[in-house]
Amino acid sequence: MTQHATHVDRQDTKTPTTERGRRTRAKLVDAARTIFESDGFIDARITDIARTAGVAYGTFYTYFTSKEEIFGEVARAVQREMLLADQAPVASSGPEPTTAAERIERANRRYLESYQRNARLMAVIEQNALRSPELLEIRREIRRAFVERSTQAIAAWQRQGLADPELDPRYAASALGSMVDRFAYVWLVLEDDFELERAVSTLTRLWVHALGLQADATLPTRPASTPT
Amino acid sequence: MTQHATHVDRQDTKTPTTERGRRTRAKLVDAARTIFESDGFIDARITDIARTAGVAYGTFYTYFTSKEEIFGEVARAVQREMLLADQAPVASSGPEPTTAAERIERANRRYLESYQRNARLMAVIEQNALRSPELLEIRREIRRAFVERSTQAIAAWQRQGLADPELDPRYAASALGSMVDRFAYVWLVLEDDFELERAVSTLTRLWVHALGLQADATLPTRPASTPT
Amino acid sequence: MTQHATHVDRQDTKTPTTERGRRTRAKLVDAARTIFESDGFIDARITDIARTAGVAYGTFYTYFTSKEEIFGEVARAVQREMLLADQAPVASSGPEPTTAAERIERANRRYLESYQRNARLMAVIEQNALRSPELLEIRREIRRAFVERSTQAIAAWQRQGLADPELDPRYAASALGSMVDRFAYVWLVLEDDFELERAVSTLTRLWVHALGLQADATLPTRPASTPT
Amino acid sequence: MTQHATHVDRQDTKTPTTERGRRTRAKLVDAARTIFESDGFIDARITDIARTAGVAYGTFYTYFTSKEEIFGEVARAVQREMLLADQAPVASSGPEPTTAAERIERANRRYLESYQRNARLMAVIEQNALRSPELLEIRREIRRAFVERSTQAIAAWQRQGLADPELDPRYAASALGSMVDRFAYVWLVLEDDFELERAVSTLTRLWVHALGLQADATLPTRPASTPT
DNA sequence: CATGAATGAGTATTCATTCAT
DNA sequence: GATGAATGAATACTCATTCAT
Repeated sequence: MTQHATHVDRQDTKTPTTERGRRTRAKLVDAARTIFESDGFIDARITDIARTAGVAYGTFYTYFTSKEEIFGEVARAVQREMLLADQAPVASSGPEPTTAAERIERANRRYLESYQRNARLMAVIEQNALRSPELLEIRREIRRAFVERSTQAIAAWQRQGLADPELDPRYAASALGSMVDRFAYVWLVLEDDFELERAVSTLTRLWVHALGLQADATLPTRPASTPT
Repeated sequence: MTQHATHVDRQDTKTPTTERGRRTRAKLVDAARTIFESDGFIDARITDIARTAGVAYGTFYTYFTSKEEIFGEVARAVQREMLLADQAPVASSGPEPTTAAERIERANRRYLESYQRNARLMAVIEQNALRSPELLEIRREIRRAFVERSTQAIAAWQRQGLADPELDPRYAASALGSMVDRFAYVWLVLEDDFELERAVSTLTRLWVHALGLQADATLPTRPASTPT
Repeated sequence: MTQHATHVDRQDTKTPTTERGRRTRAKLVDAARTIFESDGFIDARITDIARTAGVAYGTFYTYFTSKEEIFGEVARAVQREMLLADQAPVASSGPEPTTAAERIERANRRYLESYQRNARLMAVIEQNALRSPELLEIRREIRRAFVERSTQAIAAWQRQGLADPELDPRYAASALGSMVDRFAYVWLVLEDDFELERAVSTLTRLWVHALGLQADATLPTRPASTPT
Repeated sequence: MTQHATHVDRQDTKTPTTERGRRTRAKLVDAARTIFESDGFIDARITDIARTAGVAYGTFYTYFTSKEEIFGEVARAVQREMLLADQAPVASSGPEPTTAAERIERANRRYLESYQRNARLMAVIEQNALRSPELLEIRREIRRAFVERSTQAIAAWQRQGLADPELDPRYAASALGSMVDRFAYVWLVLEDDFELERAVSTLTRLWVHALGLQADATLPTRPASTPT
């Protein structure tokens, strides 16, 4: 009988119906990426995102419920790029790798390279991962994808008698992935003084030896990737 | 071994003259630690710190210039604890280690154990490291202390022919330290499902093999520590 | 008995031309009633009305100029129902009343019963009466219709020597109508603890005595109604 | 371990400790009354309240949690005045009443008079009673006080054989109180055309007859008051 | 007629920091 | 030293209304 609470279900992100809407939404996501990259999450203002996207203030709320929401979308996009960078058979890293070591090296190089491109955003994502359950979940998803790949690779090498059978693949994958990810962070975000080539070779050497891989072992299945 | 003491000389910090003042100040730092731990940096309010410390609002500014300043102090305290935990010849970890592997294991175990105690604060420090040059500097100091020790240990092992001479000691120390630190973060902050004993043994195995150490090599000098 | 029809001629209301238009418009009014009932005026959103009606957002403005306008329409509809409930010779209240007391009782009962059905909306109308001159006018119309009828009845009873001749019929009609209306509000909106039968009998007794009516006096003309 | 929700107990109204604080708070309540009276609840802006009180914007929040809270305080104050107006043995209404009728008349007159002084605020309170559980509760308290007094008076008259014993005192008190309150609202807020003296005499006559009181009955105990 | 995207004005609230007592 | 009142800048979000398609 009384009114009190405003119980109306305020709907979430409205998915655009028209082509025009789709374009506007995309412009907003692009703009948000730019703004988050330069200002971080807290200092990023919706006004700036809207202005950068070239739309009116209110238009932002036509597509997003909150700053958190669009941030989540940007975070997911960045991760997807990082993940794809590793898989893509781009010409960037020379000839197709054949040995496990070569595959590991390529993965490490690619991870560091894409981290270089996205360092600022990666830092911002990290800083804000605990801001909300949704963001934390996105953060976890990201890790999961990377770690999963490495875990599979390590397990396969173990079955083939190439890698130390004593290691728990998931623990090892998580640890070694953390090593590369954290190294990148320290290097590119905290700006410690390192250099790409030496970083790649050191990390690769550590990976290979840590797993007990024969340096020249041929790798028949999936390559190891570089988890977060 | 020289630890470049970059303690920025905070002239603004008001040092208490009387004994009473010293106590008040200490109460504030304690309270701040509690508050930062449960609320993070941004959500922590001076009111809460003052109330928890049992002093009036304005009293906070008798001893500190800003929220950042007291946060820096808390961060440094945590760092000191982490560092001491590693060095202390506490009875906690059984007999004095003799081999490199044993020393590495003890360092890893101690790092994970103290991370368990301070996980939330470690996360908060990480998240806010980029907030100001001073905080970034504190963050770097923390790493530096840990990495420096490992670098020395690795270099020594190399000189003794125990460790892979191809590795750049600083790169390797940074990478392996990152591995342990990040593993702890993923485990204790992102709450991934791991278990202490298996974590210690896996991390130790990875360290030892990565460095190419003979598992039974006796370690004459300083033990390896676990960098951030 | 002349009911000064003060229906402000809303030229802005767009009257539908086609049959389909008429249906769409009706759906909107229905939906608006539902929404205003549950959310009140301020919290009601055009989106919700449109969605509930099953039409597109913009369609609302094909038929209505503003939220106030459609609210006025709903208010008028509720008024009409309240008024009709009182007049209708529905079978609901037993045999046709013959004495003044019986007529008063029936009117009171019917008023309370229809108030039960529309309590929430009546409250919303009341709360927003001062929002605009148009709404205030609608609110006044509602009263006027009820008070006018009672005034006529009281005057008639006075001419017939049945009611206290000292009373100003309009003042008395307004006051006694207010009594019933307000009682209903307190009961059904503020949710005070009352019970229908006792309410009807108490209100009727008060009415009858207040007017100085002989309880058994036969009533030749129109029944008293229950003003707002 | 995670932070997510900001669970801190943000305290409610801070009661001023110092004399200065007490003065500032009082200034704010006064100002709020002025502003609510002229602008209603929704259109009242904190800026205006602060400016009228002659303090800085933020000072408002030193003493109040929200606009609702200070509104509740103003509402309570107004009611207290209405309640006191009836009790006070002010010289305003001539000699001390002796009969029940005289007491009822005085109560009615005083209620209408104080309603005249506070009509606008009474309307604003009414309009916003359902805005929050707290305000609703305040609204209910107000009624309760008024109705309680009348209920007691009616019951006493019944025990003394002066009033119709068939009436349920609480129902009758609520109804007759509603009559006066609502009449005042229609007259002073909806601006129907009435006049004070005739209103007082009509309402009194209706009250007296409705209760079946002998017009000249002496009233030994407490006078009837005019509920909301 | 119907649709749904675009617009942008308007404001409550927070809290670190300063200062008068 | 301690206290607690005063300050005010800074911004996310809502939603009625307009309009292009």
